[in-house]
Amino acid sequence: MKTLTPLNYALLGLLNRTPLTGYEMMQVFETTPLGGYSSSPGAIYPALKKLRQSGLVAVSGDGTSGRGDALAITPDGKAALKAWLLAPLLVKAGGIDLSGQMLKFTFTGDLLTRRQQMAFLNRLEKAITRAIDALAASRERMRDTLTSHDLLAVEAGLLQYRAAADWCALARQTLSKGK
Amino acid sequence: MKTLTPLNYALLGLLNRTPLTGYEMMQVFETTPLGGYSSSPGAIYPALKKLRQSGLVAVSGDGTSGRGDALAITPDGKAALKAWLLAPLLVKAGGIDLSGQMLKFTFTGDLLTRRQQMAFLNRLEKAITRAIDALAASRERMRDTLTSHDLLAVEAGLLQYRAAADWCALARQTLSKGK
DNA sequence: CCCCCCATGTAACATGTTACATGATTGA
DNA sequence: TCAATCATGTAACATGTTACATGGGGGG
Repeated sequence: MKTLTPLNYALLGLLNRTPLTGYEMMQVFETTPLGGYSSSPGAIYPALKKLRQSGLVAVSGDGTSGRGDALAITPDGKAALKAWLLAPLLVKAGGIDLSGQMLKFTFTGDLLTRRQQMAFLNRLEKAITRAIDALAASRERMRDTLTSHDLLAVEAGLLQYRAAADWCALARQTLSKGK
Repeated sequence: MKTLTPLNYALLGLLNRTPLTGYEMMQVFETTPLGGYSSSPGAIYPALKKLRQSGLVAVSGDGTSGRGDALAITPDGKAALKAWLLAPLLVKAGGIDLSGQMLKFTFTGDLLTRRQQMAFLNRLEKAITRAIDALAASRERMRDTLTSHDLLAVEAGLLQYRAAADWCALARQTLSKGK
């Protein structure tokens, strides 16, 4: 079982809610703001094939048809999805992939305990705080080599991160209220 | 001359400030938050080769060495960069690429008039406002099919956009003051 | 002299996009 | 029956990543 791509996990997360055909998943990507994944069949069908071959997903019907038949997540698939959700947040150069983290958060609601969801938010908020500090520090370090436009762009990054940090607090509050 | 990738434009934008060697550009991508582009030589050197062949970039020295020699943008390169900056903002499914727009904005400071920079910000802010409306509308349309986690993720998107819209106002203000 | 950094490049691989092909089903 | 939509897939292409190869030059 090779490493899965973000698209693979997005598909797994969808199937973890309810069985769907490949076509229906394409529709979801087309008509909802989900993650920002594309609806190209050239990406989705090969990905589904790989997931089937890895045993993370299986035809949900009696298997006689195979066409027009919805796919369902398997226990292995659920385990893989869960492992992904619990994996440590990796921050690459260029900052945190916020929309990717939002996609992950969406799926935590279906698979993790409330406590684990809270932990996810806490980890995310800490990472964001660190990113803010790093960005502000690098701004000060290079202040004299940066143009005013550069500084504004950095400011935009800071505002994005701060909005994300605020959201973390909001999400935590919403979760604890809805308990 | 084929269509240029975002990385190509990022390189052009850097060279529009000052001549640099490929290696130095790699360093910039490694050590600054610029755009979030990678520093892989396997991406940068082929891209520079293409830019050289298209005549958008040229060796800045006397041309005898070729190695360790900085590259400089040509008039054609400047024109291509300017055209890119002035091109209408295209919004694909999945929303606006905010960090891409920030990269663009950075380069407008070196190449466009103050009036054009303001127009850029205005267009961006309008696009963001439209994106906010679309996202809020889609949230209402699908409210009953969405989980509470889905709703929170949408909320995160809205907060991101609102932060970006705020930034547009801030940037406009900063530009007009620094006039 | 040897190692590390400068500087450029290439090869293999992964991933996704566009565009097309195929056939079944459904409604006018 | 004809068109549209459902449903799946493939082929060609673009793009970028990882990892490696190459060679010059400076400092210990």
